[in-house]
Amino acid sequence: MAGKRLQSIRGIHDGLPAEVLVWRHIEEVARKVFATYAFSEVRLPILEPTELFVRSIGEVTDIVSKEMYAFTDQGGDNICLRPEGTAGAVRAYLQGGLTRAGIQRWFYIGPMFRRERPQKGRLRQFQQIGVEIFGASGPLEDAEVLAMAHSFLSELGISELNLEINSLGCPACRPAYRDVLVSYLNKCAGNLCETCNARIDKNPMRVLDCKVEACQAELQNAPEMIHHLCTVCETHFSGLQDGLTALDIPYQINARIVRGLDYYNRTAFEIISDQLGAQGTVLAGGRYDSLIDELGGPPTAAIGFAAGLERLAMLLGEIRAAGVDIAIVALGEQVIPYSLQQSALLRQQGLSVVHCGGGSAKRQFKIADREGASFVLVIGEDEMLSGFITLKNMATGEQQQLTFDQLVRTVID
RNA sequence: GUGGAUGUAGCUCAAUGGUAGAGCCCCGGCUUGUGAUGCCGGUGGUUGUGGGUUCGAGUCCCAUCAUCCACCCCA
Repeated sequence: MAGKRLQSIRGIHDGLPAEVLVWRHIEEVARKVFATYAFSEVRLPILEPTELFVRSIGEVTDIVSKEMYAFTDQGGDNICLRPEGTAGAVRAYLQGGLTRAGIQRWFYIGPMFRRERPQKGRLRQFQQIGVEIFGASGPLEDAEVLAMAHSFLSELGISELNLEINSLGCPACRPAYRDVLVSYLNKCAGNLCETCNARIDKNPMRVLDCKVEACQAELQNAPEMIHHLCTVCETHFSGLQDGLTALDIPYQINARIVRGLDYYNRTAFEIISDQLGAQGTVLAGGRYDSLIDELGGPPTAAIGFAAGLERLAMLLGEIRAAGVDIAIVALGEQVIPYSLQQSALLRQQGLSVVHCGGGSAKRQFKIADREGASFVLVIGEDEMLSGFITLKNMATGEQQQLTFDQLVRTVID
């Protein structure tokens, strides 16, 4: 590393060819699987009014209060780089006048921005594959959304994942549970860590997923939301489980899954890998039936999830790049124009072609080899004058004289 | 925002405070139109940056930047 270098911003990484190959594979699988569930792709703005996230995620959350790239533009408007996709999707759904257009099933793929301290699987600019359904309220849809997430990940060939589900209740039953929980927590407050104590009043449910061992020991017998659900929520939760069972999707109930945001209700879920260290959540989501209402729309049920593209990529490892179909070896200055013409003709046939740039035969063959060429087209004066083409199969070493049409057929096979 | 580890060639890494090296990669050669193996040679570094201690610093100290890991938070 010599001298001062122009560097990318901290926590913002380049997608170089090897990595993009993996991303594209993931995206292709997502598009394919989501299409089978009749989801449509949407492309939403990266810049949004800051107000959107203040109102949806909440001003007191870490994301909004310390992690957003927010600024005032030249016109004095408060705008920010989106830290997540759901709020923008809801905004677009309302702005697009789709509230009476029936159930909307959307997905999107794109960058999100949070100014956090970078870590394994946590970048300041990262990509999410997100999914939202607007206008479907039943447990059946929850089960199908989870089934879609499940088949997406298994189609990618990622195993060793755990699906954990929970119910967060609803405005009808959560307040009562909250009181029960707070009184439990207050009883053992002396044995809980500082952050837990601070949360007892602010956000008691967050105490449940504290990582401090002493706290977890103390919380062994803490009351759990799933045992305090109202009838409607309980029916919904068992409906979800029936659906998962019918679809043969393995899951575990984890009563400690919580959400920091108030608009979440009922179903919450995470798919976790134990191979990614502390940032092991590969996909997470839940139901948010009150958000659309809160953002000024008609009361509309909604559920969604988001998966981290980079985290998925880490689980997949490298993908070998496909080599080119043909490398052109041109021998002698006088055949260069002819060799360029041949390259162009082959490309018109849809083949991928690299011209090795002339020079010694050895040099050009080395280039052909490094490009992973399946075949080499040798063009010298003999070939140019005879109209025949010398084609070498790089895997077998076999070499033959062919016409252009024969060549194209050979390579395509 | 807090804590810890690490920054030496394009990459992976060496170098008791005393002349900065290896392997891989890259480039060229081993007789004129044939690669992936072999042999020979070559390019490439103000040791992240800026200060300090010392006769002398890649090595010790301070600061700064970046990366990694964890906390926090979260996909």
